[in-house]
Amino acid sequence: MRVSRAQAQVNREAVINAASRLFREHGFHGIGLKDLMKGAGLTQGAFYKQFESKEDLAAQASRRAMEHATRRWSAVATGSPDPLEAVIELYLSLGHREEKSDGCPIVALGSDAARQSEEVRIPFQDGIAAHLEVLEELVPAAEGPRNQRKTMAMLSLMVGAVTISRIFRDEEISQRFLDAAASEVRRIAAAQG
Amino acid sequence: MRVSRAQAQVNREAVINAASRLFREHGFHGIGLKDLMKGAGLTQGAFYKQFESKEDLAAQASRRAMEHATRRWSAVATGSPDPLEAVIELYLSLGHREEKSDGCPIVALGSDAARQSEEVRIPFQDGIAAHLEVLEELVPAAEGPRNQRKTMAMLSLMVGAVTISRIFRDEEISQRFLDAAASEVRRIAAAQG
DNA sequence: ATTATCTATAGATCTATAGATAATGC
DNA sequence: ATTATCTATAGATCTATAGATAATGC
Repeated sequence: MRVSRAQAQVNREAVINAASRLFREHGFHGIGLKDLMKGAGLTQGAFYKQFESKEDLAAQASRRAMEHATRRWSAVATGSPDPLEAVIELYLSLGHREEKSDGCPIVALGSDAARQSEEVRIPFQDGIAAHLEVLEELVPAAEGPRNQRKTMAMLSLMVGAVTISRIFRDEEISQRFLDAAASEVRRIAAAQG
Repeated sequence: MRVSRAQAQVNREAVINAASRLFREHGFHGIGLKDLMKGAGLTQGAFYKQFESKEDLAAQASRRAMEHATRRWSAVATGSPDPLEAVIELYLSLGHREEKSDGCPIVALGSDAARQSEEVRIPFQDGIAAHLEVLEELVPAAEGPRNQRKTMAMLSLMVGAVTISRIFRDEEISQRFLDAAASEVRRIAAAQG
């Protein structure tokens, strides 16, 4: 039954990856240890050799999810002639609205994250800061507090729009929120003042 | 032990009011029937004479919370010479960031609401529409799709900013998100295009 | 007679732990 | 000898139901 240390590490990573999806899909309270472990092909009993507590896994999974999301933004931005537009099209799309388990963790877990311990909130805080840094490179104009204000508003707008678009099942209404956000994100980025 | 029909109705309302706060504070999965009933001074056993299921209560409590929030917007708007500014100052404030159990239900429960059944999502959908209607009256310029786009972006931005501001405990960072959102909400409202 | 609420409990599920097992690591 | 994983289980808690109680409503 025992596996090698290398395999144990692989298993641990598999649990974190599965949890990063499953928590986004069901919420932190919406899925238990048994199903989280099953998501990595293990049983519940192996859990506490790998993690201190469910909260510990929630923190690790949140970090993984946020880092994945940041990398995704960087990837579409560097791979496009119009980086900001690429991020907008990725994020403010019906596709993102539908991919709950692989989409933005702030949208999937943001309300709940605010209620969690510092251990879980810090990965979100770091991930939010990383998202702002990606955005900062996509905004023209001068550096400094003005750009910081812009990127904060852009991220807030994008997160809010996808959150709301998921509450509606009507695709047309969802699309209107996403389109409204997209056009205002463009404006904020381009604004002079 | 039995109480009059009138008192039973009063009790039912008390449960809905307590739940509307407790769900916002702890999330739909973060509090059980026992504590929800205790919040209204009753015991768990009385629950199923008043509600069909926990989900039923979640729907009623969500409706109550959204209606309360909409009325609050209307109230500060009609009571101020600068209605939009009054809504912005109410919503994008550290006070709102801190009053989790009496603040905006979209912020407190939005991520989770997207995962709920139609029964629970509809009160959110109706409440979001009502919020847009309040905003629509506060935006100058022409009616029609242009204003609809503006109000959708304004609401999304406000919801996203408060959600993110709650993930941070550092007041300065929270304040920066709220300020960034406030200034962009004003711009969106005032924009010509 | 009806019924709103109470105490008590059924049955499921949740987090966490215990002990057995079988493979690794030294 | 150590240990990653397994099965099993403890103890708490969750939703929902059952039956008792005492007051209302007719």
